[in-house]
Amino acid sequence: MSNTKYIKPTESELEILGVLWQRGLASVREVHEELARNKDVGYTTTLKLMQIMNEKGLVKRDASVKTHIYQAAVSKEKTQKHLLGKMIDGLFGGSSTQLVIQALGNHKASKEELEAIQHLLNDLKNQ
Amino acid sequence: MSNTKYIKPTESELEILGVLWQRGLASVREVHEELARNKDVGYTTTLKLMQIMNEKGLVKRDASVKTHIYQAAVSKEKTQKHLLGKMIDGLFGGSSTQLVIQALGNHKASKEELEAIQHLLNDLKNQ
DNA sequence: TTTGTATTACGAAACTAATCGTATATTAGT
DNA sequence: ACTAATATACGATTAGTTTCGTAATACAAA
Repeated sequence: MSNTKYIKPTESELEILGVLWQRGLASVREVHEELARNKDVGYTTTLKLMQIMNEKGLVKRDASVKTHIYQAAVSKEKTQKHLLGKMIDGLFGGSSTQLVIQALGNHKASKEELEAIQHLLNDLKNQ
Repeated sequence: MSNTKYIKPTESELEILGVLWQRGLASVREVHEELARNKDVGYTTTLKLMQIMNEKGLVKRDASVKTHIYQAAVSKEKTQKHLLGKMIDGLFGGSSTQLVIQALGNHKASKEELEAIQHLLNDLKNQ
């Protein structure tokens, strides 16, 4: 039995996870300064959020040194998959195709990207 | 100038919008009974939510009859587009392609659906 | 008209998320 | 050892969401 029930990160928590996924290891200050580039937020706010995330199990930390070092405890791919699945079920009637059509129709993609998707589609069809 | 700043529906509000998008017009009771099929919730809870949604402008209602008749005031497509865009930017580094790959990789799609997407891709490439 | 039923309106409680101020602790430099 | 700088811990506040009980209202049936 799996002891890991999925915990849905909040919006702010996702921003922090984004930084950790990118950097691997990071202190609160490092994460905070990354966030502060895009929005106005206090240091202790970031700290508190990361502490909460630690309790929830969204991040892990090494507290053996003065400046705790954090890392993500949930994978980017699993999180993407989970939230995407929720959106497909809740907003697109369970049809990933509908979502894909919306995504491709609205957001621009380069020719190379489009071809990469076509290859993926071919693989999926022949299987 | 557009007077319509986007209002992000909450999770519960999205469920209600889903029913309204499907049915077009519906009373609180009709919406509620649809929701109650999938989760345990009281009638006045649904009512209150729909009243709040009315204040926010997410739904409209005809209050000229005893049983108010509601309809969605925001379009399904616009809402999908908005939330999808947010997810692409926040979780997929702005790459719709990454999202598409995840979506197609994890959720099964029929051969017909895959072909429909391929046609869309061809259209996008030749343009 | 009276009674019963369904509906809306209102208010408050419970919960969650996000914020930050202040206190405390740790470390490095003098 | 003292001071300054930096970190963590903690508590409180605010705002928003979800919940539902109760009251008021409208309507229909007896």
